[in-house]
Amino acid sequence: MTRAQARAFITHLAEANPDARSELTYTDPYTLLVAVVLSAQATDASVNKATVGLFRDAPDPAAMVALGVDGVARHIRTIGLWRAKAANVVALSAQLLVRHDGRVPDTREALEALPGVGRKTANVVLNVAFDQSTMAVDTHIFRIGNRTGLAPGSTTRQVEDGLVRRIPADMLRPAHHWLILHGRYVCKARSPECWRCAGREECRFPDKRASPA
DNA sequence: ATCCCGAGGG
DNA sequence: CCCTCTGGAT
Repeated sequence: MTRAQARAFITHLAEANPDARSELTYTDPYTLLVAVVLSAQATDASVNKATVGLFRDAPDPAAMVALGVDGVARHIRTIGLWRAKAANVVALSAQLLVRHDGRVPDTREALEALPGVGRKTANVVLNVAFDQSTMAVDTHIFRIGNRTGLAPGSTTRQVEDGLVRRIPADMLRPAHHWLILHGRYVCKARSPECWRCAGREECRFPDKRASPA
């Protein structure tokens, strides 16, 4: 995909989904951070379900530390990797208290220094909670970038760099949400619905289909 | 069987 | 680059 084609594709996604941000379950720094940490290798539905009870018991870092690893674990056993995630959420909350006055930092370096927080999570928090023009490459965006040729690459870093080069700067931040929704509902991992995709013509995905199976 | 809005470590 | 952690959904 050329840069002009990328702009057309992204513009179409924006028009198809003008209110993409409303799809987000959490947009404030702390609950968003915790929710994204929990979302690694888990479906968003399972995370959203588990976090209802978790945030009712522990809506802030101090309450989360008080709840403890076992307390957190009880809430998130319905999602995968719960052992490591429970420890990370408590440790991360403790670090917010001692190093950041109980608040979520708004720099990439500080975020990535937190346990369980990597590049993708840091970028989501910066993009959504702090309104910065970062591009978080999750599994959906990685897949879209590679299939369409919008940002081909074998690593998330390459895809991220490709997106930054091809997507106009003023579209970068909201494009994050449009792309994720496109990946969830159209450019799906299992059975992509290519006949609904605006990038169908320029896409180089070998199995693209022109009509429902 | 395969995948999911990854991170950390080898 | 590779692997492991892990349960639920399809």
